[in-house]
Amino acid sequence: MKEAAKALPSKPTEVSREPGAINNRIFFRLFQLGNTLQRQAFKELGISTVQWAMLGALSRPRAEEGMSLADLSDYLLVSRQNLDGVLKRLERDGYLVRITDEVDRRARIVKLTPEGRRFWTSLQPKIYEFYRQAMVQFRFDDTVAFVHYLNMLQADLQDVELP
Amino acid sequence: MKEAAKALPSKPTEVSREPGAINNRIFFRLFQLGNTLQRQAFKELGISTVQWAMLGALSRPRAEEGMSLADLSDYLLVSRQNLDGVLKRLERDGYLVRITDEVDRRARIVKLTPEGRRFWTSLQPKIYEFYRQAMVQFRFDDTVAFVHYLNMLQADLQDVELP
DNA sequence: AAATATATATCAACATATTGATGCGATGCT
DNA sequence: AGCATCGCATCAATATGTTGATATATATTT
Repeated sequence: MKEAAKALPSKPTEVSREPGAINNRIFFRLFQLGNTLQRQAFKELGISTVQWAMLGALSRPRAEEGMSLADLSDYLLVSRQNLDGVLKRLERDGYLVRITDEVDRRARIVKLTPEGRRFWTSLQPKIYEFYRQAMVQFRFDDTVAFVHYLNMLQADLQDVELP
Repeated sequence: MKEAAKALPSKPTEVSREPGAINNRIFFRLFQLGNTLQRQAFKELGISTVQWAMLGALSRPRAEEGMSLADLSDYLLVSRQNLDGVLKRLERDGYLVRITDEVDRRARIVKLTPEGRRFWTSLQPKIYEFYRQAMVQFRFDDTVAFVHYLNMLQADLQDVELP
């Protein structure tokens, strides 16, 4: 993939002071970032972004007893059908299992296997380095502001409803 | 798609002051935003994000004479093969054409058709309203800072290379 | 007990995205 | 003229993502 994006303005003062122009750039850049993140994650970490998010979700202490499919879908914000496909591949690779919930036998609980936990643990140094290189220009205050903006956008983006 | 993301912290002071934790949230949120943007764009605007980016690219004054496939691929940061698929569908819908370059007959130039320009023009009010709702919490200074952070990340993310 | 609701699995159709590869026509170089 | 290179089209395999729909097992309500 050739590197053309660097030719675009990279300093605030270079951006047109027209809201429409900035919004165009914001959403265009989000589109590009989604693809670039997906590609770089797969190339450098060997996992896709949804696998990354899923393994991350399941490795949290609060998910030690696993997560229901409904909760996982809600957490990741992907459809049930898509979730099934991703789960199947991670099951195939031995990283997680689906277990029938003992309380509600309709529900399925997804848990990391010991192999899955080992895999996740082995990824940590790589993920740390990935962050270090990707965020090299960000100071701590920048990361705080950045995640704040991302959260703000996510909250309202999903509620967008045109007439 | 149920709305669970709102349960997540949305204020800077609520984010752990641990760089790793913030980075986890930044990249997780980018993953979610990519999907949410794709879904909302299709649902509310009737076009996918790559179609949006492509139509936007081709409607710029500097692209009035069209863009080569190579330039379009570089600009959008998608593979040639993927570009071909997206172009085929937009050609099918009559929004653009591929023309042989008269200078280098190996090259193809992609241009919007009059129908494509009309379609793009008809989208503008919707896109404006999309931005207005999605960015409702952003003040002008926020948008400037935000696009600055997105540019910064894009620049370094594509250069990430793990040992 | 019967009806209704829920959680999940699965199907179908389609779109978007990647890498690696091959082939063809055109261009550039020797 | 011949050869190397280029720009693109296409193929193959795979993954991720959506909506709408159907089916099954289980839970809840009447």
